[in-house]
Amino acid sequence: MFEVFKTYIETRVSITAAEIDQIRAVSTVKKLRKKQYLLQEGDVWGFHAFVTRGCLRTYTIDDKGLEHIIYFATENWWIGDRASLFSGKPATFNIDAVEDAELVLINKANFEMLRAHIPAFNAMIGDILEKGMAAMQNRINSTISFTAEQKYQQFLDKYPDMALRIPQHMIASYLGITPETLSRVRRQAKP
Amino acid sequence: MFEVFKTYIETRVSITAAEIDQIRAVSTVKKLRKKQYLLQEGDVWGFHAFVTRGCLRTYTIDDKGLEHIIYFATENWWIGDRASLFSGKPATFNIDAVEDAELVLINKANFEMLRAHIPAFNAMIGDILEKGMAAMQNRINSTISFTAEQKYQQFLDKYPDMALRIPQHMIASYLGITPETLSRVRRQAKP
DNA sequence: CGATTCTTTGAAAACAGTCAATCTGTGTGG
DNA sequence: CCACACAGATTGACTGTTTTCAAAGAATCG
Repeated sequence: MFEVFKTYIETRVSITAAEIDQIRAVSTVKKLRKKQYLLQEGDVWGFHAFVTRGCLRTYTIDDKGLEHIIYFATENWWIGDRASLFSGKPATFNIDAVEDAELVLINKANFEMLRAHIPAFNAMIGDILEKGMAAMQNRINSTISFTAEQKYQQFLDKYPDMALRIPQHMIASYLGITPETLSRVRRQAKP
Repeated sequence: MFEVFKTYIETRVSITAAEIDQIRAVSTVKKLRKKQYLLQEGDVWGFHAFVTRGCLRTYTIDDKGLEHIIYFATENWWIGDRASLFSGKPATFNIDAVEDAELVLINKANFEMLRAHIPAFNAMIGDILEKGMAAMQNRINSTISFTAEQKYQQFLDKYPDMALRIPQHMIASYLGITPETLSRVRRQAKP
């Protein structure tokens, strides 16, 4: 639904109806079923994607076939392989749907056009990039500083909603621990 | 030295001498001695900083007093607490000099002014942000996916120069392992 | 030098991972 | 609607890695 995206923009910046229409004109809506890929390693990725419903994950697969989740995106989050988008090289990450999902896609050229022509849009994206970098800095800090238990606790604090809707083995993968370890951490933490 | 910064810009985008002068006019040069702070946790940070000489590190200190290094910056790297810069809130990170260093500082307001008035500068910064995000994605991936040995090997591959000039215990801190473990990893890897 | 600071080494303990089995809930097809 | 299959979660026993604590060697710097 484009309306979700519209609301997201309007709550962040002041923007005219004409500008919203400009954005709408270059937006594509896409639906994904659970487990369906948005992007596979090796694809070239040319879009900016905004999640309007459901949940997706960005992840890698290592030599042993194990998945490692870089991040999740639920409603009102952006998702995509920035490296691939930027460089035009094949993606090194996979993205698929954790739940049935709906997205708004804007291709790279149109996205740049919107940034150039709509100052409010540009400012909003700048904010998001900055916030995204800050979030990643914090993520790096917790992965190198915390024990399994601290990591899980922080995840619960930061994303209480996600903790309820995302399977545990995926949370474990996100935290960089095994599902068994997460299960034990949870049992310990309960009483 | 501003000249290093000038060269950096000129190799990345095409820019006029007048524009360079505009940038120079709002740039401040700062020297730091080894171990001197650029920023301490709790300070409010209002600058973008570019390293022209030496080496700095961004790090946190945990409850136990242990340091955890988020990243290093050597010549031709940018450094700063983006979260604090963006939000205006006190920094949650520390930055200090690993080696005697020289920096070019531009305050937030002037930096935004440069981005608004000099398209080439704006494009360059956009590129840097994108690349920075891609690098962070990869960093997250390796911290959650790799063993101590793989992390160290990747560090050597990516930053062979840094491996020579940065003390080992700081590399260990960056990798999220203890100095003892790094020492043992190195011994194993040698023969 | 003498004093830090950094690196290495050893032994024990804590922690997380692996493998395998069981339990639970969900959903699908008969 | 039931039964079965399947994905997910839990548990136990064991293994392996990493940390911790302590001490002893290098290296560096004033």
